[in-house]
Amino acid sequence: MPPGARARARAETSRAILDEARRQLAREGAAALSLRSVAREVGMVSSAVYRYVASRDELLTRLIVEAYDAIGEAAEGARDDGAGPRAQWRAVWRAVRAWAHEHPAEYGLIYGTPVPGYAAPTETIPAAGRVGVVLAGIVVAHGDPGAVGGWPSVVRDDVLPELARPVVVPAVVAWTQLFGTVGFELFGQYENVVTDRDAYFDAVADAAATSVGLPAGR
Amino acid sequence: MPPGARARARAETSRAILDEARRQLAREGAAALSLRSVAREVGMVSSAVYRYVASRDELLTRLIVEAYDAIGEAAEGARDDGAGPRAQWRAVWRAVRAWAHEHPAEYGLIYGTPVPGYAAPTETIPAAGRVGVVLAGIVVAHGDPGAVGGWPSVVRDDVLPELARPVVVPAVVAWTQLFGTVGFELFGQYENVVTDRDAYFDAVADAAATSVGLPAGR
DNA sequence: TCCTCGTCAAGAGCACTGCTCTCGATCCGT
DNA sequence: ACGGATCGAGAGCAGTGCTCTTGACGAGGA
Repeated sequence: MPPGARARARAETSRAILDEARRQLAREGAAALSLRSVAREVGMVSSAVYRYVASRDELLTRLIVEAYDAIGEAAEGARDDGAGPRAQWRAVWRAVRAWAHEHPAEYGLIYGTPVPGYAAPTETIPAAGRVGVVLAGIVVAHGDPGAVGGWPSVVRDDVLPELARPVVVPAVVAWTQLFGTVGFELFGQYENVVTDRDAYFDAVADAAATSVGLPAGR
Repeated sequence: MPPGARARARAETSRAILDEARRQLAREGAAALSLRSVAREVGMVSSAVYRYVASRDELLTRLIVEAYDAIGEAAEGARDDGAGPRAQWRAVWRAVRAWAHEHPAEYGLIYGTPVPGYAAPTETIPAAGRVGVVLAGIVVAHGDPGAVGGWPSVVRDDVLPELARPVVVPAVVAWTQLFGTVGFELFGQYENVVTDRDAYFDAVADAAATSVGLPAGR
């Protein structure tokens, strides 16, 4: 009998709890996520799940980390090195938007209102930057640093060090614009305002591509 | 004795409830806002406040409306018709940012994650647009419609009808950018990324001003 | 082989929440 | 002066997060 039998069982119920929690998050939203109800659904009593998660907050934190990873993975997978710079850029933007539409509650969890008194745990920090890194990768490969406007130097030197310094500020602006646009659409601010949201989004992506110095064309 | 004595008393406790609710919202966040605890603080029993608000959701809705009004008012008050176009633009952007920093929880309430199953009540819709209207007012007064890039026509015709059609899409983009940037800063995404947030914000505002066709200079 | 130790699920319980219902008291217009 | 509407209080229900204790089970050491 493998010595890790008990450890594997533990990992399995741990997964079951996380999965059920994510299901409830998607179905009812973060506010309605109840530890007791995931316990019920998973076939345990509520006190038993406390052997696996320390608190409701910790459960949410795990979901946050998983969400950051998932959206980062979606972005990384969407980039196709064989395509033209702007096609790559657009593909990544679209992938982020598509992921957000498929997982609105998770998206809200990571890019929505943070809970006060809830310091973002350190384990979320690296995961949060993955989409930005993908975007930066396209810029360093195909961007023309001479083609960007003049921006003040207001970004830390150790952020995206692979990027030429004049490009890093517009890159941060573009990164902000991506999530700002997705969030506004997802949270309903474009209701009764923007008609063709696909075309609108692509147009914003294209303008952002120009602002970071990607060449015109494909 | 004025005939409206009882009505005035009602209005007063109504105000007291709202005020206490806003205090708790600011202090503990929306998730921790409890009807029972505002009742306690206001000196009533919980069932009594149900004579004034139908539910916790309705309490939140009233706070949302008040927040939209407050941020709209801040934006309107910041515009100084005597100043130059870009100075007006910058002043409005800064006022929105300042209001958000002073009222982070309220900002999160209106521009953060919406509660699922919670349809934005109709009374919030007009209030939500006020900042956009202020921005549009500056553009119609001083913008050069010929100075904006080519954008697809993807915005409803009855939105910001005072704006020349080619300008309306970049105006929506700028509006998105304002709240996207404020939100990213407020929700901590710029932590360890942007150093001088004031300068960064002003630079974004200026770039947005250019994109909607405001003339260079003051 | 037996026996102990650590792990786990279960149950009871506490303090809290939103919300409903009923019951007196009070106020207002007729 | 009275009758109806209005209002506050209290009890109560179902649900929550979280803690503590109790009992069962399996794995490793004597």
